[in-house]
Amino acid sequence: MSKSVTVHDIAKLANVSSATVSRVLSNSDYPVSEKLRTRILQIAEEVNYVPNLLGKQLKKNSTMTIGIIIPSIINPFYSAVAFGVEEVARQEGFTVFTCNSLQDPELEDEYIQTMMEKQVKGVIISSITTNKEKLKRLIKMNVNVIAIDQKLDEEGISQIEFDHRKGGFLAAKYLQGKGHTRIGYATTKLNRPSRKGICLGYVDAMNEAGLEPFVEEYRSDETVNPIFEFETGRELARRMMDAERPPTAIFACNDLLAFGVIHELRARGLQVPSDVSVMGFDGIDVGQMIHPPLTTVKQPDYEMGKMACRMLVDMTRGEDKPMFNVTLQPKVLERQSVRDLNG
Amino acid sequence: MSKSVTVHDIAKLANVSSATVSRVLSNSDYPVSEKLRTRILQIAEEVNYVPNLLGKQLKKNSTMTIGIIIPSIINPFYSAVAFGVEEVARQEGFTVFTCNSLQDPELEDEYIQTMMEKQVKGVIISSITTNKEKLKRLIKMNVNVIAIDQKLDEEGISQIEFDHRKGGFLAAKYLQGKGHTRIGYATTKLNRPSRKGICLGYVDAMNEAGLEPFVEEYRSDETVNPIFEFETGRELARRMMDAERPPTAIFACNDLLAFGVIHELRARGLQVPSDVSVMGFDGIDVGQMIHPPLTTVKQPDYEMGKMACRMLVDMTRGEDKPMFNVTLQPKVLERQSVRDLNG
DNA sequence: CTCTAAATAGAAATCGATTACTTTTTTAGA
DNA sequence: TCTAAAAAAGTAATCGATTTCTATTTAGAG
Repeated sequence: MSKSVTVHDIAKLANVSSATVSRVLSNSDYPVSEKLRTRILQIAEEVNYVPNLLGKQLKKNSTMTIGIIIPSIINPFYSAVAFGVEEVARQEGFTVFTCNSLQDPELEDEYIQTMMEKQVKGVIISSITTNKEKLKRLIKMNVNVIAIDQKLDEEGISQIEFDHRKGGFLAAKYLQGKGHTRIGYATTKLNRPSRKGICLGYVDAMNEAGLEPFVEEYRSDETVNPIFEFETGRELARRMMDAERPPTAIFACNDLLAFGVIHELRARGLQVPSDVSVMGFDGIDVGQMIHPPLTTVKQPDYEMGKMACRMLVDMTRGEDKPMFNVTLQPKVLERQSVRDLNG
Repeated sequence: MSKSVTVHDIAKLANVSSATVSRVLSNSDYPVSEKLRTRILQIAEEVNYVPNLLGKQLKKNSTMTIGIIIPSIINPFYSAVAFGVEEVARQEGFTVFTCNSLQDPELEDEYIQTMMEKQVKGVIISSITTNKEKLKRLIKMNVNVIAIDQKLDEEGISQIEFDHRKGGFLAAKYLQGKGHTRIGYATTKLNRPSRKGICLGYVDAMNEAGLEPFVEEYRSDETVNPIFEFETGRELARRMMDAERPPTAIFACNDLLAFGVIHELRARGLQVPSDVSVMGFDGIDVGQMIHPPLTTVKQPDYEMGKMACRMLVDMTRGEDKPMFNVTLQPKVLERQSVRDLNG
């Protein structure tokens, strides 16, 4: 409706050139007399001037916008990451495009394309694509890329890794330390590096202790729905408890799955942890709200988001673009879903 | 680094004018000979042309971008809303700026300002500001605004309301129907219309049944942290159970709070629902993953997000901008946290 | 074989803000 | 008082894509 006010309109009103108006309103260090400055500022205020960033960004070739591409924002883990990203972005004057890739490689590529076209300064991505053509293009276009959660071995991409393998190892060791020998690992499809990592760590620990690994994998492809994870946990618990030698402890590849495991155990009249112990992975907030509070391996989601964004901002500023490669360490959050079988 | 390719570059390579290139690459219906078309398309492909949307958007004065302003994405309720918004946006070719206002009026205003400057086509907002000056400007700037969750009585703003009052009413009625007479209402600070609404509905139902309302309010101002809600629930449960006549059922103003209530009850050796019944509000996914599965009032979060975005897109398209005003209805999700005291 | 209309292509203006460049004014030092 | 330099203001080009306007070509009608 009300056609928006431009620097030219203000220039006309103030009887000055648009250059001068721009200099004042964009806080340029080009000198403008105090007299004109106040006049322009006052007029801008009066006419409710709102700068059109498209013009500015086009000219300056810089947008103060970043993108985050994650599987799904309803997954508590990723929403914590996104929250961390957004927090730092806000402090630094950036705005964030949030993209849910739904674990669909095509969608992921589409979003990368959109981010390029919208001229974002950087992208934080938890990628599941194996074909990295689009990503390479992104880097060629001089967009800073930071891979989180999922490792992405690619020239020019900084990484914030998480040591999944050590996490899996620590969890299994923790359970062993509590006297468990028959420890099952319940996992969704082992098709992503992160998941394989956890599993590998678990197997390491079992082998090291001379125990037999017991991995139950849910083979159908995942969706993006938390309830699906929950149901998967139930199904896997069912299978494990129906096995010849059911485990005394079940380690789940993520907390939501662990919720499902606990649910199923209870449905069978088994108490957690007195009858069967359960351990999760991720350390989402709700883990401490359920009963029993879930013992789990903490993956610093929120901090990861903050760090990723911080790195991105730094890269944006620096003339030379250093590559980072951070590996975050897992930590066992000891709560009450694991029974100590010792003495 | 590699300076990006423009229509002009392609024009030079193809020995045509940039006008022709633009016509081809933007799928204009202006006729271009098949010969040139294929040549241009081929060259664009070869040089990895990526259109700079800033230029396009500046010229066309239209961005295909919308913003969503919510208190916090880590709140499962809002992340479901955001997910719904993003889903429809994606289908319609829009990209979404996600903004966490942290319930801070100043931050909210800042984000509104940024959205204006970035020339978004629409904003979906769960506003907590009482001062609506910035919002009014937004509307004047011809940006479509849809208020969700929190009512926002303002000229020119479409609303997706939720009948909180009826929700509160239904919950209390449900508990009454199960034979409860001493029903407590645990709530965070009653400073927002939505919360007042639920409380009012609860009081209505209690009065209607000739029962005495028992509202316990947590007065300190809320943060944005789910754990805070949980702790608040614990504290309120503590107070209620320490009262002279403790309730047989506690109705909580949201699910996270209900989790805290359940936790505290259990800590006191009370069983839910056999000793005390608990009911939540919102219907977030994890409610069905805890034990006992939480009986609650469903507020259609995801659907609300989808609907909001759908409305926004429609408004963007339509020449005349109709105002909508939808009120979504609550529904009791009957699960297992409420005991039937009848017979 | 004309003549009008449609098809096709290009030149240049445009969107809004910034900035390189030019011009004018002021200031300071000699 | 004069001059060089700094300050202040303006003109016009620029960012990349689109589009209006103009020019040319082609096609079809008579």
